[in-house]
Amino acid sequence: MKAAAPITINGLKASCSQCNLVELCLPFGMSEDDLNRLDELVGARRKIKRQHSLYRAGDTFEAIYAIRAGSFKTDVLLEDGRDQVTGFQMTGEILGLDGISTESHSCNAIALEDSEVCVIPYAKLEELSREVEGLQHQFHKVMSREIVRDHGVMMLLGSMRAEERLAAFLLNMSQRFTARGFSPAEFHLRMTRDEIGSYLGLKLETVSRAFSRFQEEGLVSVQQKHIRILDAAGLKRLLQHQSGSR
Amino acid sequence: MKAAAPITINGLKASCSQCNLVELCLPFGMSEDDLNRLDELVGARRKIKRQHSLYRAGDTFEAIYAIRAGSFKTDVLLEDGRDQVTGFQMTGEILGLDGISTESHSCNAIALEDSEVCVIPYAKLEELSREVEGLQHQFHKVMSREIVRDHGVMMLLGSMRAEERLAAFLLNMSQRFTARGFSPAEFHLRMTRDEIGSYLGLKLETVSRAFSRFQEEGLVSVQQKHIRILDAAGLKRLLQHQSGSR
DNA sequence: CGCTGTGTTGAGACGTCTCAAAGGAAGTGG
DNA sequence: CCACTTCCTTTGAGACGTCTCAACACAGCG
Repeated sequence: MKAAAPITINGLKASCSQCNLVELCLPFGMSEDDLNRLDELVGARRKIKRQHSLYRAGDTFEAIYAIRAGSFKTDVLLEDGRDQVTGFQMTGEILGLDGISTESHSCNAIALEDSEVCVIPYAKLEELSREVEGLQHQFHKVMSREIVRDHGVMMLLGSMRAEERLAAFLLNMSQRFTARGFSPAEFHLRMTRDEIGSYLGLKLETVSRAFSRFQEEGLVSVQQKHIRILDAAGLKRLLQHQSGSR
Repeated sequence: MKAAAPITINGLKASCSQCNLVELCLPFGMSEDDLNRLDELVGARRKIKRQHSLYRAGDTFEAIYAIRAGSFKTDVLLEDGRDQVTGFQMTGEILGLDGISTESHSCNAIALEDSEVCVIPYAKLEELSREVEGLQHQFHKVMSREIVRDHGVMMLLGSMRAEERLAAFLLNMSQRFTARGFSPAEFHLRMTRDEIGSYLGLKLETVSRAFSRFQEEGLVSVQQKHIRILDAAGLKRLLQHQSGSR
């Protein structure tokens, strides 16, 4: 992990009303009028270089962030040095919600590639969402979605075996790429095997072996970080036939 | 699991301003004035008998619930029949936040003992929190806290071994009992070994063995569901000395 | 071109699961 | 209140999956 965080503030003010990520992002489902008011809210954009952090555990919480370009991981650290990736975030997704509870962040958000986020000052968000019902509602949905997502991960970590976890991960990535207009079957992972492993509660070797196994069985074609899903149905079958485990 | 849900609606209207759980519940930190307005919001109380559900996955989302007495578990079901406990909730804690995102619940909430909740109609909550800044802020904190808590569980499931998980679980329970004015060292678990195991991603036998081991080592005294913590520092040490694992 | 970070593969160790049996607690109905 | 059933818990022995350690291959980058 690299040191602090050389941050570039981009003079450009973000504009939700003109952003092509609306359907994926906080403004989803809001009316035209409401959308225009959102533009008041969103502050400057901020560029984050690969491997640098958007915020770190312990930082004072001041804003949440919408990913405009690129991707991130979030991870938490235990006192003894162990750490775990708690999520991977893609364009349109919101970062920083963990900070609201204690007014300081509880995890690190690190860019997996050169990225750009829209800064949404939290005080302003609360203020505006008292006036704009649609915004309030969407914001609550975003938080709730995060909770539901986390439950899914808990399910995965608590009751699936290695290959099931990886299959679930790949299908999830595929679905999220699809939602962003990319191919459901072919994509480029931005994270390392180690990061995937940390997220899935596995060692990198186990992830690697599972990839190899999927390849042998003709489910996917793997070339480093480039993934092609050859048999999505087969991957789904892996998940449903409860392959034993806990 | 028992059938549907024989629910008793209690005529008593709940009153936050007079409830002794304020410091643990949604109203925490709100002003006297704000608190009085909260009383408009909270609907009737509802009693749920042991083993019966407050809501089930798929139910239309209409309200969130504050636990007034008793305790609950939440669990999610996978298509193949596997299920996993995603959390245990005690008095003052909020249930149902998962429902906001899709307007229908994504997990089951089941009473571990005869319990009572305050029903907080969600539409009203949104409405009132547009007027009462303190309420809005607290509600957001509650949701955020849930996200942070989930990350902790992911950490536990992804990177701890059996005994560490159980130690973390016991310390967490102890801390929550303490916050409710009970002894930090002696308490009664409401859930079975199987439910603990499901929550911790372990089989019930493994949970049982870990309990026995703790007892042998003089860390706790276990008699069925009655737990006495004899060496809290020892349990904490278990967590920090990274005992290997993933 | 060599360096460094990343990914693959193998063999053995270790932790948790599975299956099985039995004891104990709690609840039910006579 | 006791006998009965049922559920819950404990414990053991062996199976199985993932981890650990180690060596090597490969890609990207200066």
